[in-house]
Amino acid sequence: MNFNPFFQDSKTSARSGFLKTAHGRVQTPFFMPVETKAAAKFVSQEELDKMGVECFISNALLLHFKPGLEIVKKAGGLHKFLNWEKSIFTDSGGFQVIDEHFLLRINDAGAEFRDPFSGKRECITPEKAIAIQNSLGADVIMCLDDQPHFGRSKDSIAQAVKRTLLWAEKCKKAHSNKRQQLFGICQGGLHSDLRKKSIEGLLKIDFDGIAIGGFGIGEENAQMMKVVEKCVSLIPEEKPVYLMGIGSPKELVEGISAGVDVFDSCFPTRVGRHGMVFTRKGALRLEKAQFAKDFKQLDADCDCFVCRNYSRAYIHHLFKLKEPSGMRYLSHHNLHFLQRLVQEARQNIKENSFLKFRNQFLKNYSKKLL
RNA sequence: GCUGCGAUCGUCCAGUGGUUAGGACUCAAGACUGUGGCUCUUGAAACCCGGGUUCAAUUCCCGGUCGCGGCC
Repeated sequence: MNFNPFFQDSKTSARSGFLKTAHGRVQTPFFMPVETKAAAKFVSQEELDKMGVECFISNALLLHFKPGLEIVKKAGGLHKFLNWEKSIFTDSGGFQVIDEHFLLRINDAGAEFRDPFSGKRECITPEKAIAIQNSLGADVIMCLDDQPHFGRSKDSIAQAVKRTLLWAEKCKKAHSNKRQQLFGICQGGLHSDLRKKSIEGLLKIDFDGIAIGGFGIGEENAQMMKVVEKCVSLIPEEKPVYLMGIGSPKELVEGISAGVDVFDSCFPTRVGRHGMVFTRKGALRLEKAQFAKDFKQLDADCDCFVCRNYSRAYIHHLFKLKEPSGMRYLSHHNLHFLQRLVQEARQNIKENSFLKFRNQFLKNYSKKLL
């Protein structure tokens, strides 16, 4: 059994256990930092390891473009190439379907992308997406999916659900590296009936885990959570549930409460690079003048090396002068913050006090600035 | 003392005889979610002073003040 959520909170759908991969156990629920191009921007692998990260996600399509499969293979696989002994997920490139910079066109056969480095066109079929990921050697790989833009008509989303299922079947058939787990991806936007159809189709094909895709692209938070709850209720408890692309502090706590086991998002590092810092009382924009003489640490409860060494005023100053170390410090802190948050969530699930923990967190966490 | 050049948002620069005077940076507010890394959106903010020409001057002319340079 690869997944065992042996602690179940009695008052919510939150659960905790582990996901077993070829590179060890990852405690669930967990949040994966994003290493699209085999690097977390401004944060080293060593730092991730030290803050307790047990798994991150990289992007197979981008690595296929550069440095290319040959080089990763020569290095001895993705783990060896970037020097990480714990678990790795790869995404198929499905998310790049909504990026007009990459996507040229899409039909049932696959998605045609432009390689940004060579300028060449390349059609990524479901089979090819799997072959690329089989070759890279991550522990968990993702099906190629068709992600509709936010705000599309229900018909258009239904078509994406259909195509994603068609591709899921092809991915399952093509998957040949049995050391890797393969997750299917559910689409359907905010439509519960489409989500149901999508999940039922995936369950028939039988994947190692089910991902909820298509969120974090503009929909309202409360609506998303409703649909997530609905999705979780349709997935058998022995399947890990992965909410793709989601990663604000509030969404993590709410997602865990809804029964999600796995998250990933570039949100904490991107907003960190733009001067936003997570605290237990809410997110702050550190560039504001009010922080110029604020010599407190970023978050009163945080023990990361940034909080232990540098004040808000100092990092405010770094941002004002556009010193890159400001981006580095906030990227580190925000990732550390989320790791601590999910660690505490796991602990509270084990002690069956998750509901209290969740409510306390949501009460303290306000989007309003301090 | 003489002479040349210049004077426009907080800063650096455009520009114009006719009330939307433009940009960059700064400042202010917001955004960011399966990552193209100093990002994106929005907002605030200025024609040195006095006179003259003109229907109309930030713009042209004269003088003043200030700044920079040259000459004595």
